Amino acid sequence: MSDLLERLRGRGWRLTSQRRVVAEVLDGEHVHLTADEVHARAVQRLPEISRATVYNTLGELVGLGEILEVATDGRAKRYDPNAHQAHQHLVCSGCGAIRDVHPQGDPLAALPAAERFGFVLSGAEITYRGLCPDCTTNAVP
Amino acid sequence: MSDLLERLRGRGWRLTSQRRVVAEVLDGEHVHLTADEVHARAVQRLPEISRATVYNTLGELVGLGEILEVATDGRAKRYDPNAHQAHQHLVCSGCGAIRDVHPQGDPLAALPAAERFGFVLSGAEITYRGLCPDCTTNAVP
DNA sequence: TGTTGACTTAGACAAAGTCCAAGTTAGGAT
DNA sequence: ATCCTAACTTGGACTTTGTCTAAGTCAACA
Ligand SMILES: [Mn+2]
Ligand SMILES: [Mn+2]
Ligand SMILES: [Zn+2]
Ligand SMILES: [Zn+2]
Repeated sequence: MSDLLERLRGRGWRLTSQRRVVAEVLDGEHVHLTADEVHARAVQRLPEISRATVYNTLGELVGLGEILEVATDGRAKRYDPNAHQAHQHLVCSGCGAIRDVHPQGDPLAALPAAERFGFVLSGAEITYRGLCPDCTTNAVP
Repeated sequence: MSDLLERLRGRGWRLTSQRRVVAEVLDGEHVHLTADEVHARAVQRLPEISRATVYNTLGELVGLGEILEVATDGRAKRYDPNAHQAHQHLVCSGCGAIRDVHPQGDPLAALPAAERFGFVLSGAEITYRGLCPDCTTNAVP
């Protein structure tokens, strides 16, 4: 985390308290917060931080490749600090919980040339859907 | 398409001109329109159709499994009439063009048990990213 | 300790989607 | 063929998510 702040300073960023707090909020594993969730948690530590600054900072971090934008549903985008290790997402259809997962093999290999329509492929995003242990236990009959 | 309208009547739907027009607009292959795009095309045929009715009808069709909701970006949801054949999506990072594609094999097979966190999997959505032939040709240097 | 351009802020604005009360109508009943 | 009514549609208010701007603040360098 402090290495992130170091990298940002190396890139000419001013290290403001607002940016520090956003970076702190985004620390951890399996973290996939919406912008408003980031704002809510940032306000705990820095009451006067504005929504605009949270959006600005998230957008800048995405541009620098330090965090990822994840769109697992049609709702708000989620922000993912796990940007330096390729991974996919497993989402619970019951409660919305999101886990980072690492499928085997190259996902692009499954798409035959005849199905590529002349596109030059650059990657693939996979959202696995299912029910988490909690939601499986408390499932509707 | 008229078979869709038959199925809907079989399910107790009133066949209104509005619903007929929405169904017509959603006919075809590689069709992935936003709600507002559906509305814009519906208005060509039925000028007084409202946005609310388009949203209502799309939601009902999704609930019945007759169309799919696709969220390939963080923008508006897209509606896909190709609901009766499993498929994935190939999206151009340049112009946003979307094609239906059919990868080989079972996408769930790539996720080892150790990476499933006790979830009961039900499916996977894959978005392949790349540049379409047009965008490859006119690429920035 | 000053200076200054980068940064932050509040609030207006926009896009996407939901909800409601009032008006209209498809389709079964007569 | 006409009537009746629950189902449907409508316009507009409202919500959520995100963008933009003008004015004020401050981190970093001198
Ligand atoms: Mn992740
Ligand atoms: Mn499709
Ligand atoms: Zn769950
Ligand atoms: Zn393209």
